[in-house]
Amino acid sequence: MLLELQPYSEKPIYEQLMLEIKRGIVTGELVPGEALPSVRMLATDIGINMHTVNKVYKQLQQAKVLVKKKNGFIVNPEPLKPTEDAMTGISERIYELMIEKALYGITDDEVLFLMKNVNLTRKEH
Amino acid sequence: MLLELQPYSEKPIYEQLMLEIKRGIVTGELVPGEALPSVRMLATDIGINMHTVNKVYKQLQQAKVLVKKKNGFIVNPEPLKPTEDAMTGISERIYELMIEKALYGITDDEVLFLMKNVNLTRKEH
Amino acid sequence: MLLELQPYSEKPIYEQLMLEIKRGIVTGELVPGEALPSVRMLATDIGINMHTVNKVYKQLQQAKVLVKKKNGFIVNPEPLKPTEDAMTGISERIYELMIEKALYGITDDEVLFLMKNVNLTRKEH
Amino acid sequence: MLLELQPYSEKPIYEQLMLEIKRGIVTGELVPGEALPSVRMLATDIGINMHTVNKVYKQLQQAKVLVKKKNGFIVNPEPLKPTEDAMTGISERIYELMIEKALYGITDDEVLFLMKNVNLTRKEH
DNA sequence: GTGGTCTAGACCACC
DNA sequence: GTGGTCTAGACCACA
Repeated sequence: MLLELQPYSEKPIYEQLMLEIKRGIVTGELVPGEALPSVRMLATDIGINMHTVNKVYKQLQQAKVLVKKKNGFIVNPEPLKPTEDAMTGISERIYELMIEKALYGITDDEVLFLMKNVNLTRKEH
Repeated sequence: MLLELQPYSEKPIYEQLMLEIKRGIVTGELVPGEALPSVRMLATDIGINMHTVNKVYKQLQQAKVLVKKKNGFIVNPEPLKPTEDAMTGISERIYELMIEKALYGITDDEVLFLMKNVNLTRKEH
Repeated sequence: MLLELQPYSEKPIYEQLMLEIKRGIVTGELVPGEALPSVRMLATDIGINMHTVNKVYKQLQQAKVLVKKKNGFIVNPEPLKPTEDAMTGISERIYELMIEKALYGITDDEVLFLMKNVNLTRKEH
Repeated sequence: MLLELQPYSEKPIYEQLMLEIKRGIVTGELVPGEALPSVRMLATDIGINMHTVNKVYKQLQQAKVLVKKKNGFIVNPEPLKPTEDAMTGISERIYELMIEKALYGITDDEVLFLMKNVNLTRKEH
């Protein structure tokens, strides 16, 4: 999986990386059971600190997105069930989205259009 | 308008307050043209610092949600049009939402259900 | 001279009033030597505080725009020569204008166009 | 970039600083993409409080003059387009300038002369 | 009374 | 090291 971070963006690197890995899984660039690069490898590969990669892997393990094996992390081979934390996060996003939508008078159709047209292969986010 | 903040949340107080005011406008608890409580009043009312409230009012003024008059702030009497910045933020939210949705195998219908059933009077967010 | 202030605008009333009087002189609504309404009259007329009117008259007297007579203020019957203060203020405005112009890449022609098309009879300012 | 503020001016420090930074960009003392001094560094350097510098950087970021990266602020590498707010401000300045000009009988040529001869390296403003 | 500005000092997140 | 947030308290302009 190729991933590109924007090192000078305003978004924290660890958030970018976490989102990128999730994106990779969703698009199939990372398949269930597939091994992730080692912390050290990935860190040097994309030129960030080991601690940052470590933090991301740990958090994704905590979210059951990754599973820790003896020799590193793999993508969880089991299909993910929405955890309570995940649902809370999603509800939170939707809650705020609905407020912004209503505040600016954006229509349902416009939101649906945006949802249907999300481009997961492009990374300008 | 009654509002409650969660002082120990990881979300900054000022963001919570900003969202609460937007929520108030969307639900009609705050009507266009209505005066907001003074910076200092609201601050002591909800037990936070004046500067924090000030920051919120200023940012909402910048976003054209509030309008500053000589004697305080009022809700913008004009309906809001989505600014470019607002749309960027909304697209960003949708992008991340779609990734989480796909990652946890949540269906379109479930998302739509959550969107239709957002409870704007509930404040647990 | 008819003058309208925007009592709830963000611009201080005394500045609005001062500018309005200057505008009246420039457009000829107020002619040199003409008596201005008494402080008390003007204040009740436009519904503002006497102190505010007083402050404006005093400052305009200081700037030699108005002249104090026994029975009140009149528009200076002598044509105004640019005072040092006036020139300083004007230079200051031009200085800032030129910076904004250069910063946003606005052309000379656009600025000249705006200057030629200032509408002094309209008061939306 | 050297800059001097006038602590006893009636113009707020943060406005002076904001103008100075814009001036720096316009004159080329600050080039697109260049990093600005850190908030705290600049503050101690010019003897003002950190929060005042912070406010300036934030407002300039909002105006797209500066861009925030993870490790600080840089001058926006992209050329600026005049925003609606910027144009409103410029029109306002021109409106008042035209009134002062007419009031003091200053000629078009004199104004043009002043505009052509603004000294952006001089800081007595 | 209102908001605006400025200072001082604290703690936190990110890298 | 960087900026972000929050608090506390002061003084000022405007009406």
